Amino acid sequence: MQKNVTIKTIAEALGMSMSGVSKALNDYPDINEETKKTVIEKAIELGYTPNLNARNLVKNTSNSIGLIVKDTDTSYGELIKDLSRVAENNGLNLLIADSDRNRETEIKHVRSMLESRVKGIIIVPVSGEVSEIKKAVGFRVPIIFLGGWVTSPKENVVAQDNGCGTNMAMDYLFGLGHRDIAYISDKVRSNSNQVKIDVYMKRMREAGLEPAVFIDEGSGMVESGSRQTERMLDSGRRFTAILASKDLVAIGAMEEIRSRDLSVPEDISVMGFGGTAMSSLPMIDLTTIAQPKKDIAENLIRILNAQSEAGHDAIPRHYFAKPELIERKSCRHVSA
Amino acid sequence: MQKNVTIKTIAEALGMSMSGVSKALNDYPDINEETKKTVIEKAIELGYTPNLNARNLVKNTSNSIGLIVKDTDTSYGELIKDLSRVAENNGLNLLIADSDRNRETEIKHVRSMLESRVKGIIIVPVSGEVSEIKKAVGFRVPIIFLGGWVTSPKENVVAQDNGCGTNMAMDYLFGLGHRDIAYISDKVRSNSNQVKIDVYMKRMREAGLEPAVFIDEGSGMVESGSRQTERMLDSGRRFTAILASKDLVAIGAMEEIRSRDLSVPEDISVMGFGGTAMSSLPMIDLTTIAQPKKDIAENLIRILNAQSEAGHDAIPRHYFAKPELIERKSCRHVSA
DNA sequence: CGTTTTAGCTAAAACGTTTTAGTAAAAAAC
DNA sequence: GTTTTTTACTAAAACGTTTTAGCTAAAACG
Repeated sequence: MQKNVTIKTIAEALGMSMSGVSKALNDYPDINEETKKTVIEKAIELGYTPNLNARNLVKNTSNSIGLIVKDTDTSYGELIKDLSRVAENNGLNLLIADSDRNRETEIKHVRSMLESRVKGIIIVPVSGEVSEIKKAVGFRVPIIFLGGWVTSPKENVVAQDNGCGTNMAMDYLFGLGHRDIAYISDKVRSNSNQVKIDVYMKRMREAGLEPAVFIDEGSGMVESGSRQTERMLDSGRRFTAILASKDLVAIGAMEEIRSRDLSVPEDISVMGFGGTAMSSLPMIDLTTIAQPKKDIAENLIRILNAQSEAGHDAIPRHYFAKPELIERKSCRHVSA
Repeated sequence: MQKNVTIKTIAEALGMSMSGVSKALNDYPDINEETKKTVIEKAIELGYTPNLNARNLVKNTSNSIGLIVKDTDTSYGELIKDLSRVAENNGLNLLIADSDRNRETEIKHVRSMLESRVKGIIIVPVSGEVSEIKKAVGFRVPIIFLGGWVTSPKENVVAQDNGCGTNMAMDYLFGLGHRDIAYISDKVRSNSNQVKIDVYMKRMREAGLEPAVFIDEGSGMVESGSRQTERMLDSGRRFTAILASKDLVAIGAMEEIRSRDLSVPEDISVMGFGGTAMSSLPMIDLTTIAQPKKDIAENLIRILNAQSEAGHDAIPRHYFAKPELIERKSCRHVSA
């Protein structure tokens, strides 16, 4: 292990002071342009790599943010790519952890990130009860809750605008002539799902139609979709369309429909929420209300930066991203 | 912004020295048990959070490792969950970046991680030509290449044992009575794909059969699968099974087969590689050679730790994980 | 020519830890 | 009752930066 190349190494090689080198590398105005050039050349020659630990320590700043997700495989997990890009553009590193839907692990990750002195924490909480998380964080860094779990106006929240999304879905289905639309859902645990249900019911009633909500008690999403579609098909009422709470639930619904020798979309149209990678697969080809990942990523970083500068008495910020309807092959005009 | 609680704060509150507090918190043997208790209590009371920047600086260590993937959405992206867990168990943080299949971005991330003084870097390189990466890293930290791109024995490599995986697949298909098996692939860019082709050919020839390899020039995997299946179906020879280079390629194949009113697996059996989340969806239900993610994650960290201790003249390490066959519904006995 | 300004540096403190060497008091050994 | 050992600490240096204040020499000014 050869000796680390530090500012001191450069300073000695050039016979100048450490502060001079530091200022040169950081492009201070009170350093001669010639000197800067020399210093930078020497730095490259020696293979100098700044030590951010040291810099962050003295500047009391941070160049990393923490992201804690419930499950790297879900729709919010797909956000990693976009968030990584936005973070990079802002000179930030992404520290990622998976809470595995476990509160204890979640808190452990929060503490560990605080020790690493992250600039802020973005978290898809395991549940809407976040007082423990808040307590662990104290007022050390800003924390942003991602997704529909946290609704308190006192917290920073970024989520998809599910009210808007549901309205888009209903407009679309009504536009295709559907009137017998069922809402199918896995276990309702988050506010986002409740909002979807509420808007669905409202729209149905406004159109003079009887809402029909089928909610599963299980949390396996595909299975929930299948099970509730089964109930729906056996309910006596003839439905022409299904709005599912999530893409995976929609996939379960499609599966059940097809297993009865019915066809999607000929017999029944199916819509999902999420715009996950799976929804785009050929055999699935699901029309869905997609999460605007890029928009969400940008606003997460924006709010984090803002709150970070504002300090701990900052006014909480909220951002609800407008989703996007991706039209594929799982919906069609209701047959006359 | 109230003053940071540091070791000094605790020391002053307790009227003892900073070194005493530090030792107490780190459970040094030369501190009285009573004192330790008092110190720890005070630390909790004051809400002390150790500053890892400072610790890492003085100890010249690191508690984080970098992971750079080509694409968070692919099979190696699904590894994040497992890697995150293993890292946590080893007291390590995961710094994640997405190179977006771009060499320049990749190098940028490498540099940035070095500045953050990661303990080591795990990278799924954009291409097999890694001299630029090696140059950027120098001998500062160990670097492990993940996936089938890098084959040099001079590098640390962790990958799936694709030779073994292909043998498993061929055994399975032969066992089902298939003799007309086609190999279908997207553009061959990595060694892993080449190995699969080689083993496939070898096994076919050993069985006295004519190999049939269909390789696409495009890189969109689903489309490649469809396109080459089309070629296969139009080739004149009647195939009963397809071995696809990746799950997504297999999905493309299934799509094409079904679009011709043929059935999977009744008319043609299809197998993939990857064991991705998508392969388990009901409409797909693909029999596949799955990446042993947990095994890979564990060995990545193990090798990283070993190389980190060994220093830069360590002997390169290689680990090829034995894949696992997941039997689903896309293959069946060849009809007599 | 004496004074002020400016350009271009340097010295030293600070950030929050860990660790090495040392020390005082108490306990044990002889 | 002196010496040795052990216990339980403390003081200070070190890690690699940044930054504040200060300094010198040259330039500009009158």
